[in-house]
Amino acid sequence: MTNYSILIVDDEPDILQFLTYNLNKEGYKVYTAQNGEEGLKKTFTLEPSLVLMDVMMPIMDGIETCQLIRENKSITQPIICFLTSRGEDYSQIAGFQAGADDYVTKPIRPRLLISKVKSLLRRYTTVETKENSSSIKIDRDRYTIELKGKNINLPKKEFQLLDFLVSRPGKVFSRDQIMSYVWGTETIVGERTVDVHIRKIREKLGNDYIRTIKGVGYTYNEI
Amino acid sequence: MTNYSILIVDDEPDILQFLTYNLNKEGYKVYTAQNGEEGLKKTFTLEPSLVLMDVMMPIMDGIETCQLIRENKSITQPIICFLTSRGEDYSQIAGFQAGADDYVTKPIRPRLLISKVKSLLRRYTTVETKENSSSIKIDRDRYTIELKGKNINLPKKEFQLLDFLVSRPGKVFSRDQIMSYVWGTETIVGERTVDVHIRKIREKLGNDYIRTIKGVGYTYNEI
DNA sequence: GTCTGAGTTAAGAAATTGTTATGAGAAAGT
DNA sequence: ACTTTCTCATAACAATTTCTTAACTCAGAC
Repeated sequence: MTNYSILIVDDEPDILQFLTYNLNKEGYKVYTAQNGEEGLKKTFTLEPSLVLMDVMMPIMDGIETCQLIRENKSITQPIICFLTSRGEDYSQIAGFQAGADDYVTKPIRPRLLISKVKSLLRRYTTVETKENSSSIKIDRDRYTIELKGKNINLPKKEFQLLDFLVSRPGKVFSRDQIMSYVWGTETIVGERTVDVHIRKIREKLGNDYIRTIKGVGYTYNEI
Repeated sequence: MTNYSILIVDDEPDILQFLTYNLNKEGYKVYTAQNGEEGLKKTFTLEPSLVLMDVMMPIMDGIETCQLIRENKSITQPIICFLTSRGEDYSQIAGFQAGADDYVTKPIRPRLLISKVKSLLRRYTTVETKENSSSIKIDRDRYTIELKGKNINLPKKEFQLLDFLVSRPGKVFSRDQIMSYVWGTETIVGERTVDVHIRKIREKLGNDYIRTIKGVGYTYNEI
């Protein structure tokens, strides 16, 4: 299903096993480590998409491990999510400063964790293009788009629309489909509204990315 | 790895060697001085991030050295941590009055010292910017901010808010996230309150540092 | 030429954020 | 204990950005 890999770092074998089981069930490839040092090594060699890490650990704590991961510029930076005990206020502060992306508080509820993991992994969509190395990268966390290394800011509606098209490059979406995704089925907007937004997106990205299929709809172009 | 430098000031060569060895092993750049006078000179010329200093020393004791370091406004102030013998209660009080940040009691346990050093160095966040040399430095101990060499005083709420944003430059934080960090999840404040604080911070720092992402939140700008 | 669907533009509405003033309350100074 | 100063939250209003609509233009099909 997915080809995301997750590294879990915790000193309690029970938790490792529990999380491994639950995340495996969802189709993720799971690696484990029992302390910060081991976690650091495995992050560098396995380059997981996501690191779930306990804050309190022997040998090297989560905060430090996180800092060292962030300092290594030669790997693809994973998303880092801490496992903290409720009330560990300080760890949350230090955690963000160390470069963490999010937190889950123990005790861990499987359903909640999985939905958080999913949303964390969903944050970026990168569409690589075939020949040249121009790729588009969508960051749902910041509502920004990175195109050929440049960052482009899009207003919300334009962002959602582009995000929808990019979700299936090459697939043609009708205006109705676009409208029901971006505006929902409740609110109804005029016919030309979609066109205007398409125009504004083209204005910012260039004309080559969204192609019109007459009488059908629009598609994100695989250049 | 890290580029922190530490100056150790002690009149006992054994201790200097012992501490140098242990801190070197952790990747810190270590300098040494054998008395207060030498320590003061080296602090001014080397501008270390952290000064570990014995209280009892010939020629010039730690307290006096510390005061003189704190009086020199033209250097980047180091973190100062005293090494005291157990039971020297008086020197701790005097040390804090002189401007020390922390103390470690002898005999020194290496692991404990290292974790203390790490946590002391973690208190400061320096965000270096890319091209020009304008950097922001946040001192959580004194609630001050150093920007382009100028020191700026911020009230508590403004400080916490800026500190939060700076913790992940470029990351966009929603008003909800900001509120739960600065005000906690208990107290609820109006929607516009965050905006007003942002305005006040901009008033003091300039408009270029905090960027608004409409419909999403605010971010500390990597200039 | 006419028709149809899409592109374009501008203008006003709606949503969101910026700014200022005010008073309550906390902190600091005397 | 008193006054003064600073901080903070809020409301009201201004400014800005974003969204939607309508009217008009353009291109290709018939």
